[in-house]
Amino acid sequence: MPELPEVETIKRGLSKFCVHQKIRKVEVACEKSFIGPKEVVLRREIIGFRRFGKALVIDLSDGVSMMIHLRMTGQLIYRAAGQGQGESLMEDSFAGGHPSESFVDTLPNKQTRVIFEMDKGTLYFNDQRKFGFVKVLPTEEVETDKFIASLAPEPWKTRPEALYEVFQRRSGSPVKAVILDQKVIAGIGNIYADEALFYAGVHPRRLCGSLSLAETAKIIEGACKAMDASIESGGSTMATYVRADGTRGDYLEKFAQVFRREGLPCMRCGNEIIKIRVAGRGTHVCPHCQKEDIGASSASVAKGGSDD
DNA sequence: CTAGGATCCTGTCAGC
DNA sequence: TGCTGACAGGATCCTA
Repeated sequence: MPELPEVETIKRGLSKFCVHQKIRKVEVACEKSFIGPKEVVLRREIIGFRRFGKALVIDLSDGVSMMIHLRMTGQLIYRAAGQGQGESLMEDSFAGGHPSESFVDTLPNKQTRVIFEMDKGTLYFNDQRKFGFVKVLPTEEVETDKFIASLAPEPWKTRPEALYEVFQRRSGSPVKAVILDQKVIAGIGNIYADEALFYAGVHPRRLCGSLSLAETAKIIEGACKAMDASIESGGSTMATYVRADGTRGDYLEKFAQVFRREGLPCMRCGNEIIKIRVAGRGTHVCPHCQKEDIGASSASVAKGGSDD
């Protein structure tokens, strides 16, 4: 699913193509995917894009905004008018979010939920599982929206002491469950949770109450590094999905140390990465670098792998 | 307040 | 081949 870096990538990509365009027509193929009156966005000009955690906001003229959450399977795909399909459209088009064939498919397709026709192109909101949504609201109410207002700071602005305090309060929960909570740290999802914990050498099942301040700081550092690397590489976009030679790639290859690497050797110690279940989510760990029971060998915890 | 589980929805894949 | 259940880059609501 699109997490913070993917949404940031979409924000940058769409800014390049859509700012100053007017929305000519809105087609809602799935009622639950579009909240609010669609007439309100008609004939409004796209002024800019903002991001709050995993939520994307499109600001329109006359104080109108749209908040978009992609949840698990949302995608935003922009196609310049008159473009054919296929991989030849890299230049004037953009696709980001949940990676799938829709990035290069003929659109609209079965998963298309909302279509925005603009002056020079079309923006498609695709969402296989219909968990995501587009919501119309006044620009001045964006920051007081229930979801956005409740967001904690993003990893780069999270202070170890503050997170440590939350860990004390929620001492009986596995650490992974807590860092996935957007009210604790904004923008982390299943990928970056696994990556951050691997970086910190902390097992996802460790209870928050057992974590030191140093480990807490390492987790934040790991989240920042993984997200920086992902944004740098372009998140999950058409460009990272379709390789130069036309084959399908995976943007995870560019930065993931553990996510979806079960069965492969740990990049730090060579032992096999395994997949387990924590807090109801598929979870990837190196059993050697991330010890579940601390008493036994707490040696490697805050060591952090700065080469050795 | 916290913790854990069910739930929204569609599609795919493993196992019979 | 066809059915069945598990599970998936998220967040919220319900219960204890």
